[in-house]
This record gives sequence, C-alpha cells and structure tokens, in this order.
Amino acid sequence: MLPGMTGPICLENSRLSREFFARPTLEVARDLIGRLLVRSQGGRRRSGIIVECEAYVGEADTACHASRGLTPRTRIMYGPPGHAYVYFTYGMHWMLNAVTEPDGIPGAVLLRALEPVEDIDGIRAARQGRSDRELTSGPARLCAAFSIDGSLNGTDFVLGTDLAIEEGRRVPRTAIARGPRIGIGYAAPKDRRAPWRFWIEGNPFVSRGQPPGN
DNA sequence: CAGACGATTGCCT
DNA sequence: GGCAATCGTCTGT
Repeated sequence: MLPGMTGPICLENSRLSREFFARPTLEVARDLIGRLLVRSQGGRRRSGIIVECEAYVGEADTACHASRGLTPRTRIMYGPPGHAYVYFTYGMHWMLNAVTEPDGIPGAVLLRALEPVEDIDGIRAARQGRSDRELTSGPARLCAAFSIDGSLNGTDFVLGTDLAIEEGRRVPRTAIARGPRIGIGYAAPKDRRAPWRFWIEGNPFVSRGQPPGN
C-alpha cells in the first residue's frame, strides 16, 4: 500500500455497463471519480483508482477534438460508448479517454490521474526512476505506467480483455472538487472557463498541471 | 506539400 | 520558473 492512499477498495470485479457510458459526458466524468481502471496484460492486472478526469463535450466544445468534426482520429469518439479513445500528442505522449454519449454523438472523458492499487511493482517497473507520487499523476504518466498506447485505441472497456473500468471505491459527492480543464489555452474563453475537470479534493495523486487563465 | 501546433513531461537554471 | 523534446494531425496553398 502506497503512502497517501485514501481508503479501502472493493475489488468485486464488477465492470461498469454500456449504459453507464451512454449518458451525458459531464455526468459520466463526475461518476468516474473513484472507479477502478484495470489494465490486463499477460495474465496480470495493473489497476488504479481514478482520482482526476476531464469532460470533452462534443462539437460545440472548442477544447474537444470533435470540434473539427469527424476525422480519422476522432472516429472512435463518434462511435459507441464505453470504448477507449487513445491518441498521441506532443510527439511522444499517449492519452486515454473513455467514449461517452449514445452512438453517433461525440464525447469523451480524459483520465488524468490514478491512485495505484494492483501490481504496484509492475507500475514502478514501467516508470523507472520516478517517485511513487509521479507514477500515475498525469494523463501521459498513467498511460506509460499501464503500458497503454495506440494499439488499444477503440478497445472496449465493457467487453474487451485489455482494459476495464470496475466499480471501485465510493466517493462522497462532497469530496469531489471541480474546476477548469488543464492545457487547453487554445480553446474559446467560454470553454477555458468551463469547470469540467473533476478530482478528489486533497488526493496526493492528482496531477500538478495549471488551468489556463482567462 | 509545407507549416503550425498540441487534452505533456522532465530536465535545467 | 523556463523550455526542449518530437511527430501525427490538421489546415491552407
């Protein structure tokens, strides 16, 4: 158990359903806080509690990749809910999203930080030289820690074998903070200001990014 | 087809 | 605190 862990986890192996993801993106984002992301590989499970995420809400959201419409990259976001949208950025980093909304309507939740739970040694091995705090406290860090790359783009969280999101830990509504999203200075002011980032207040594994100014 | 830039990170001063 | 890394995606010619 890592220092800073905030509570027990119910490992009942119950995956979230298709219907969970087929809802408005903001509701899904808020409800993903406290859930368990599971990466299965070679018969082993690496997992972590989702402690920070952000909603990207369709074509009208200028921070969302879907604001430029349906392209080869955004195809998965337009598809059925409950699938992984994995994309490459800054020439070196992978990002993991969960697709939301009914089939045909684009939306996704970016997973920004996890609290490591299962196979912490495997996670450390994938993040050599990093402190425990730095293992999964950022969207690219958690992908590196869980060996997630473009080969997992489009895989299914509900029925797939590589990735799953399970029930995890119940987090009281009052423990969830919200505020502007990080790293979207390119977006319109209304979208820069929108409080669509969610995190567990005080959790030590939340990322250190700074939200954009107005 | 050239050019700009990114839902970030880690190293440096 | 500043800034380089590094390449896929998208835009406009």
